[in-house]
This record gives sequence, structure tokens and C-alpha cells, in this order.
Amino acid sequence: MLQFTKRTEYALIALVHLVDRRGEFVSARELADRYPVPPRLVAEVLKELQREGLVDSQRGAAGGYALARPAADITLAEIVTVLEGAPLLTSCDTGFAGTAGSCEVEPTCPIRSPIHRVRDRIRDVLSHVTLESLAHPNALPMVTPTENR
Amino acid sequence: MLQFTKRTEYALIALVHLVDRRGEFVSARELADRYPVPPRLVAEVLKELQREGLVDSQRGAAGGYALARPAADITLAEIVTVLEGAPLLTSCDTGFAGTAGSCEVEPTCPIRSPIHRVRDRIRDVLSHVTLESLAHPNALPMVTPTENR
DNA sequence: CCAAAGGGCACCGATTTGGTGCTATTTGGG
DNA sequence: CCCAAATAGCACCAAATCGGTGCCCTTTGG
Ligand code: SF4
Ligand code: SF4
Repeated sequence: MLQFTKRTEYALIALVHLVDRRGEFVSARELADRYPVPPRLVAEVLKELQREGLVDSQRGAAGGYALARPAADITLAEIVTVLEGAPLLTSCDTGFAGTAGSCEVEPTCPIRSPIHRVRDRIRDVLSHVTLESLAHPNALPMVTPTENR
Repeated sequence: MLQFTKRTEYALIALVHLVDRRGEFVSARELADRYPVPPRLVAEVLKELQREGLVDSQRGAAGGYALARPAADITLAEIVTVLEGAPLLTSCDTGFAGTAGSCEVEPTCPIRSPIHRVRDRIRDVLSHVTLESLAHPNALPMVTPTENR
């Protein structure tokens, strides 16, 4: 459906919030208090981000989550890949590795190659959006590669 | 899930095939014979494309479908919009019209604006891929606006 | 007049998505 | 020393979406 899942959006909200608390450990509860999001779901998403190494976690009373790396080094492409999996646009050939194409059309598919080119372009867009640029949109000019119209 | 639906893929396969038959009316059956796709589904998709004015249809014995406009004037963005709806990336503010944001977070959402910028970039990518460029990938250099890496 | 084709629309099973329940473990502070 | 707060893990469910069919009607060329 060419749309982010709510999980991804919640992750982005949480991660952007973490950018402001550089280094500090922020609890899932604090996030749920600040934004009208389902507390448990945000917690679940943060756990997943921890498992994948995007954030560090500290347990116990004063625990919480913090970015595992500088905000400028974490890309939107990476976040999406962690939460929704790599395959973009088509179900064949994820482009990264594994999950061999289970599509019946693949051998004679006339759009596979061109669509994959489009997919790569979209991945490029997502790869050039960093957490830093999401948190402070006005800071960087966002590279502005497309010069259309 | 940031992935096209099968309906969209079948539409693209069909439309690309229509490009080669410039002007001729091609039946859904012919398409299903040529590619291993569910005949009925392809037919259903073509009907939808007809309703939205992307293809012309002719009924009766020698009937079928043909492109309603030059292949160079039909963009991937348009096709996707017809089959999957306009909203891209987020569920708030489709960016085109209507469907007022039903998201609870919207008033205080910190990622809405930046994400919409990304969404617009992706729409740009899809808007610059024409049916012509999908059918004959080597003909045009595909504009190549992004000059990364 | 009939077979081949499209038009309309409802419907179903499988998958995905959004969200919750429950329990265990860690840990700082009173 | 113990409890409240917090993460870790994992199962589970309801709703939405998606892939695909069934059924019947209308058009039209041979
Ligand atoms: S092979 Fe063609 S139809 Fe099958 S998933 Fe890839 S692009 Fe889509
Ligand atoms: S308001 Fe924020 S959370 Fe809600 S849909 Fe838009 S971007 Fe996503």
C-alpha cells in the first residue's frame, strides 16, 4: 500500500524525541505522556529497535532508551528496513539478500527490472534522510538532489 | 508496508504490454495467456483502469483495452494513485485533497511536516517514471536527477 | 444467434496491521 | 531490604487489507 505502518511512525516520533535528549535515557512512558500514542505499542516498538541495535536500553527504575549512534548516522531507510523488512515495491528479489523470489511471473516479468530501478531510487531518497534532518528540518538543506519543475 | 499491491503490478504488466500494441485493442485473455497471472484479476484491474480513464475499452467479440493516452503522458504516480489511493507514507493529510487527518497525534506530531517532505520527494520520483520509460528502459536516460554516490 | 469479450458487484480466505495481556527480570531509591 | 518503575519476551486477538473468485448482465463481430 506504499504507506508506512503505524509502528514505523511511532518509532520515528520516539527517535526524534530521543535526539533532543542526547545521551539521556528516556522511558517509553515519558513518550506516551508527551504524545497521544498507545503506550504499550511504543514500548514494543522500542524493544524491537533495541534488538536491532538502533537504540541502547537501560533497565530498572531510571531506565529507558537512548540513541545507539549519532542522529546523523541513522537513516530513514534503516529504520524502515528494521520495522517493515527490506522488500520494497515488489515481492520479488528484495535487492539486499535472501528471500528468493516466490513470484510466478518472475521468469517472464517485463516490469521487474524497470521497477527495481525505481525501487532503488526510492531507497536512495530514504537513505539520504537522517534522523538529524527529521528532527531539525531547517538545519540542513536536505541535499535537494531532485531539481524538477 | 511500502510495497505495491499485486493489483498494481498486474496493471503495470498489462499497461506495458499495451504500449507495444499501440492503438490496438488487447483482450484480458491475451494478457493472461502471455503471462502467468490470474486472468480474472487482470480483467478486474483493467476494468478499474477503464473507469478511471487510463485506458479505453471496446466491448464485444473483438474487444479489449488500449491506452487512452500516449505512454509518455501516463506516469507511475498516476497508476498507483488510481489503484491504491493517493495517501502515501502517512495516514494523515493525503496532500492531494479531502480525507481529513483522522490521526490522534496530528496536532502535536513532530514528524508530520518532515515526513511529508519525504513523501513529496517520493511522489516526484513516481511522477517522473512514465509508461514509456517502463516499457523501453534504455530509450530515455530516465532524467537521472539524483546524483548520489 | 452465439461465442467471445467487457461491466458490475458481492463475496471469501489469507495475510498484515494495530493493539493488548501476561509474566519475568532488572534496578534505583526509600 | 524491598518495592515501584522500567525493560524483555512472547503470545494473542480484532480489524483492515489483499489476493482472488462467483455470478450474472450487456455488447458485438462473425
Ligand atoms: S516478478 Fe514481476 S510481477 Fe513478480 S514480483 Fe517481481 S515485479 Fe512483481
Ligand atoms: S500526524 Fe504524525 S503520526 Fe499521525 S499520521 Fe501524520 S505523521 Fe503519522
